[in-house]
Amino acid sequence: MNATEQTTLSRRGGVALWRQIEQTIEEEIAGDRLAPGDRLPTEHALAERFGVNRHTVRQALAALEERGVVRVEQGRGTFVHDDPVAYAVRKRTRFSETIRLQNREPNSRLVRSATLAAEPAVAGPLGLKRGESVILLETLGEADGRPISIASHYFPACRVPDLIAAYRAEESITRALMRCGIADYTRKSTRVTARLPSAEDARALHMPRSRPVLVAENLNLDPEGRPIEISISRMAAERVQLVFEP
Amino acid sequence: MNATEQTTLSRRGGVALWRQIEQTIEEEIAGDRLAPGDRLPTEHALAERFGVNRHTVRQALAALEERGVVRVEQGRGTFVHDDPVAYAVRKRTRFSETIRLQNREPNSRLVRSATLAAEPAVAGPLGLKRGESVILLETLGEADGRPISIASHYFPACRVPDLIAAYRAEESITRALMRCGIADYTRKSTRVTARLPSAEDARALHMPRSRPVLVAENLNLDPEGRPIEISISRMAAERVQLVFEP
DNA sequence: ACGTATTTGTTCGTATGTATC
DNA sequence: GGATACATACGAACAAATACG
Repeated sequence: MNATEQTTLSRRGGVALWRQIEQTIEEEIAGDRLAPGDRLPTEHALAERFGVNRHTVRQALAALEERGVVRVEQGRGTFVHDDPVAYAVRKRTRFSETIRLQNREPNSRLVRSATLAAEPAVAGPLGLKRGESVILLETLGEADGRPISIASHYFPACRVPDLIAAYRAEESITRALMRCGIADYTRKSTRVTARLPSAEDARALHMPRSRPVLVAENLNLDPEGRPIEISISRMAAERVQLVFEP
Repeated sequence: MNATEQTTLSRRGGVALWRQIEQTIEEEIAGDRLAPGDRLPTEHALAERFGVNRHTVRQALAALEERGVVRVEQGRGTFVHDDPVAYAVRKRTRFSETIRLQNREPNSRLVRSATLAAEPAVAGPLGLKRGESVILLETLGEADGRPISIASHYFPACRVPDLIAAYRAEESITRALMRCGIADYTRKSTRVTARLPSAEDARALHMPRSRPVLVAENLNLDPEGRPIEISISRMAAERVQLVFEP
């Protein structure tokens, strides 16, 4: 099978041309002739190969996209959909552990750190007054080298004043908190929504601005039950599935 | 304060005009002069009111949209963002109860029902072989008259053969299942992702196709622990926040 | 920073086959 | 058979996003 070769379709079998094209491409994906992430030939090339109009190819691609088999990006091309990372959210959720459970190689790096005055949305859940100091750690998480999530982690500065230095030494939030005297932390609640990404998030996540991000707002408590962290993660929705099991 | 009146801005305060406009509009929202769902004046009217170019107004609106304060809809106008419905997902999740907890009036109606051959994505979790019969109930859920979610509920036909008739009599999935001998059901797991909506979903949810839907795939078990339902809900992400508390 | 080529997205219009009443 | 509605297929032109030198 060659991309330039013609592939003949039955015009009288009672099956629409676009259905036949849809099935042919799907079989090529199932048969590993097209791997996850691969770019399909252009619509023009496919139209030529199947001997049909570009519209007909587009209808087949739209059907495949609707079912989540491929993803179409304006100006770039059509790509075989990657398997999403199943991100399990439990009482104790740690990024690297979760990714490793999926047989993927986790990686996480700090992209920003600062000490700020708490905005109401952050101060409230953390039990602080508006304007009290919070420490922000912004991390980019990757799985197998592909960016998965950008997370802004906020901590009450009074509880962990030296957190930024600790993070630089430990390269891990869990271990940095330990160094600051917080032995453990657990998830109190998670709020999930979705929106289109900001320009920076889209760039960092290596995704177009036209596709949604999942936003998970997470409140974590220390062993005594006091709020210790609020994290707001933005994840490329196409690459992630959040899994909740009670 | 009147919409036609001029509002003067400081051109030498070291704060960009668009920032001042952004703040003025935000204060009007905070001060209840603009309520959730209200339409703002047109960009032209705002430009006149503030005595600036329309581009300057647009920059302010873009900043407000970025932060989720307003939403801009091409061809319709700019609207104050409504408060999202916090949809709590627990072990026993029932649509109307959950909405009522938010002091909103729930409403749900059947938009489609059918008996189908199970696709792999549905058959697997339900423990059926591919091609076995499943019953589909598709419901549109509203809160205070605003469409919130479209949900496709799949049931093994062998377990509840008369479910469609039961639903028509009861107008509720919980009660229809009861009538079919399933006294209760609980959530095993929920998988959450997001994408852009299909044309039909966008129409039913009364939203543009360019804005994301949250997709929650839910597996429910009967009291004996056997899979009884898989539901795939699509929710207008702007109007819903999923809340998970362990 | 800018223009150009590539690729997908949208909207016209037209023609044809198929199912239904 | 005739009328009608709907999905299918093709063609052309232009818009919009992207990649690249």
